[in-house]
Amino acid sequence: MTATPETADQGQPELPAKYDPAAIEVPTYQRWRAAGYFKADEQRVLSGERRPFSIVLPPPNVTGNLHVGHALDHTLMDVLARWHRMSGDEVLWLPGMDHAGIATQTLVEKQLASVGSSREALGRDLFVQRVWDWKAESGGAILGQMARLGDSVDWDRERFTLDDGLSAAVQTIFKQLYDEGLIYRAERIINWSPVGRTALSDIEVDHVEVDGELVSLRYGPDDDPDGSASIVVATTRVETMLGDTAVAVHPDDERWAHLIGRTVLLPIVGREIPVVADEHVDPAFGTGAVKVTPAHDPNDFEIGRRHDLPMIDIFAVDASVEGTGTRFDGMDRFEARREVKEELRRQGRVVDERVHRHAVGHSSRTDEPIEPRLSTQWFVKVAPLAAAASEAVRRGDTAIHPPEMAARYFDWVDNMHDWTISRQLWWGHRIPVWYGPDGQVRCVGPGEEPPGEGWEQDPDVLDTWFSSGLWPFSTMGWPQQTDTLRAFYPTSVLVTGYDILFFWVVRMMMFGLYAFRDTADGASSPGDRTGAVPFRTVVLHGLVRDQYGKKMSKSRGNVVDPLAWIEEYGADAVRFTLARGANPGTDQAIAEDWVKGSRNFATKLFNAVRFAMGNGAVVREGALDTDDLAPADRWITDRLRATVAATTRLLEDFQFAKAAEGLYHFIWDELCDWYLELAKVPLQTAAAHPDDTTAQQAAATTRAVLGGVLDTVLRLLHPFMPFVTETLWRPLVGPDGGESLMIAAWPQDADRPADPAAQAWVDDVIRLVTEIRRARADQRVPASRSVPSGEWTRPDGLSSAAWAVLEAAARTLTRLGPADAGYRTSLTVTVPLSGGTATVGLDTSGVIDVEAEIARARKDLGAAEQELAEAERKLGNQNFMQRAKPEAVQKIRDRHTQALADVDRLTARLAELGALTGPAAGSGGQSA
RNA sequence: GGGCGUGUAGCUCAGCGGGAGAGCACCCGGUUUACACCCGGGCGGUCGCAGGUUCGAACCCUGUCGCGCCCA
Repeated sequence: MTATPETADQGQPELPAKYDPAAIEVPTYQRWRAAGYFKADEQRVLSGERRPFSIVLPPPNVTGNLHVGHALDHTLMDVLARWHRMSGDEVLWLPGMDHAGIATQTLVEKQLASVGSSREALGRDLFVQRVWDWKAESGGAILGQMARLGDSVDWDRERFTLDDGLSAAVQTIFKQLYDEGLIYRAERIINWSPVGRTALSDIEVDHVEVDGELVSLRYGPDDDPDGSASIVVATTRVETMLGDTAVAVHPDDERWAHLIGRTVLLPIVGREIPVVADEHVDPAFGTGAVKVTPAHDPNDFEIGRRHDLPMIDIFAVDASVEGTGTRFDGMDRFEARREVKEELRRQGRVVDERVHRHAVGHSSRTDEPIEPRLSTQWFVKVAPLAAAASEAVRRGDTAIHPPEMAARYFDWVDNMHDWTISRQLWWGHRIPVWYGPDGQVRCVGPGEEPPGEGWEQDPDVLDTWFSSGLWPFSTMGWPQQTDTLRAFYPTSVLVTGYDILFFWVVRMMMFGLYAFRDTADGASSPGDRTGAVPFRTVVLHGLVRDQYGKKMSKSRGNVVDPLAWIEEYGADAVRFTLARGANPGTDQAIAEDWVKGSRNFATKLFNAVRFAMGNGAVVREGALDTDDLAPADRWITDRLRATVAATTRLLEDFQFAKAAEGLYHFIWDELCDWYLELAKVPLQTAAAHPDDTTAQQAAATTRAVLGGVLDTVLRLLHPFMPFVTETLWRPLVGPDGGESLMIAAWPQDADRPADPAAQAWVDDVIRLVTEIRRARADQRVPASRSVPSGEWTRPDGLSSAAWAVLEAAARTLTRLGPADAGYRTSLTVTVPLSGGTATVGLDTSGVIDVEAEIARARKDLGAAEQELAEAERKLGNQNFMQRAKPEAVQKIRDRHTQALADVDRLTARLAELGALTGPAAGSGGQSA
């Protein structure tokens, strides 16, 4: 890494004049990386200096690019990583990729095909070398994209599932499982991908609803006038009849009882096949008779086993018909489906055809219909592993967040089938099993010499998920007992989407619990972490959808590219948008406007800091905790403390959306809209009166509070928007304030009660200012115009000193000037405040719009009357008065009092405006 | 068919027993020395539907309809 201009320059960075995310983000990331802030140090954990916090990054695919789902995943992980780092934990977040067997091999094979070559032409060793070359040249684009997003991962620890260390872990666990009989080789019906020419596991198959054709066929003699020797079966896959070896009916089905134990003629093939009775046939479906193709259907396979039927494989590896001895040999399965049906039709054996909607398994890799096929493969016997994985969550060793989602986990893990782990590929971990000349089988462990002359290694490789499942600990050096494992295993958290809970979580859980089965009490681990689970907490987020809540898909054309948005609006904006939408376990919609809004928020914050610094804001120890603060200062520091507490609590509970939302509202609605505006009062006063020491003192306090609040809020926001906060923070705190916000301390949750008087003061300001602004707006007075305002009437309950401060603030915020020579009140505004009603007179220098005034007063009166009626209704309800909680009753009493006062005030105001011509006018006025 | 989630303002979503909220969109006004990526003001909802519990239901219960994800 070369030093950026900024790292070379030891001087204090200046605040840029404008917010330009593209200009700051990449250099800032490079500076962090060069400074080593992303690195984890296991010694600091083992020495007890720091608590560990480690995140399992589900390894992305080496062929992949960062899509919006990753962007969400990574944003949440990085929020956790940065927050914990600031909180003083030693954070390990390890980057890397999986080798994506099918995807990568397919990609390189396509490249070879384009130059007229093939993997077969190259041979295995050269082909594998070719894939490594591809990886070196163009693999792993996603790593640079992770950096662009801001992931604070420890790059020195980057891992790849095919690395030597991880491969040793694969071989180790394979050998252990094999020796214990948990890995076995068998002939079973598996999911076959004719395009990939390999077996797939259940999770690589998606079931898609399609309109198929349900065809009913008559099996039996060519000539059977009364049908007594025939049987009718229905199928959606006519071509498989070439491999039928029986017809099955329910034993109690009287319609077919006469044929049980006899045979019927299988058309075309000319084979006599038995009619067997099997409990599992549903007599209500179709004719109640089913054709049995044991080599090409899982249910038929079971029937075949129960009745000892022959299993005839009729397909080649590409699912073309093979070995049936019919003219259909060589045809593709779909062509054969049409041709076989035509042939049967010619023979008069098609009894019925109808459209039939059903679910067909498709390869999640290549999207073609998968072919259930009898095949010899390697399997993991999952029952004992899955039971342990289930038990660990039930026991609470691993918590699933949000907890409702645990049901999903159990549903899956408690009903898992054995896992097909062999793949007919070359790119991957080759199965470490050798076959001897006399049929011997030997599994070779790591470091063991393979057997010599005459032995051959199994040609297949392992499912990529087999190695990904080891990721939480293979990346830490397992099976060696490393310091990394001692310090950071079990890991703290795994973040992923609920839709792929099974992909990572279940496999990692099974393997983690198995690999650490002897250290289940965690005696070797520091801290209070027990158990062998790979992670303490699983955080599940929802899917990212388009702006209308539709799932993103290539066919729909609504897929968004997070990198394009990062380039235009900044990584901070993309991150904040995604975090702000991440409510636990629910999906979120996203659109460019949302990202733009987040960019606007970053700009807002940027400008706030620029304003503060331009007015001499300083960061000073303890500035927020003195008692010598003005009401506005006390209010904002109280609000800040509440925000610190809420943000921390929400992050602890993985409530990313609420944490982000809370910061957004604190910064925009409280800090910028009110405190910054209120701060202008002492700042401008001091500027106008340089010799007034009281004014100077007040301004100094304001500058310190401004600096302190911004310092804290930048810390709170840093995990979400790391770049802009860092860019603002360093100039704000100055050369002695710290070298990076990344390693600054997370704000402490100070236990200081809020000051209700300060809150009441600000509430009064807001009410006063809002009412004056409403009046000005209704009167079409431009907000920029200074309006003369005479003496204000002080509420009875406020001291003249308190009132003076309040009035000064309200005048500044509403641009009201002093009464000039020809002053004449043309507009009166009355505002209920905490200490009574205030009255403000304005000279709008012209005729006032009485209709607008009447309309506003009527609207307010309508609301007040409605409030009054509601309160009166409740207070008159005996049941409510007797049974409701006293606080609830008191609240209604207070509202009643306020509503009464409001009605009086507004009625008087309307009378003054000449709008009250009769008793009905007030209540009817709201609809005007 | 099963599991889980979810139906609240035009759109996307918070709120989950006591005064219906936010962001965006929309309408009106603004060259306010932090910010037009902005400021001020405003319009907008029988909280899917039907029952029930409760003094009180968007919120709890039951039923029903719709949608989503996963599994079969």
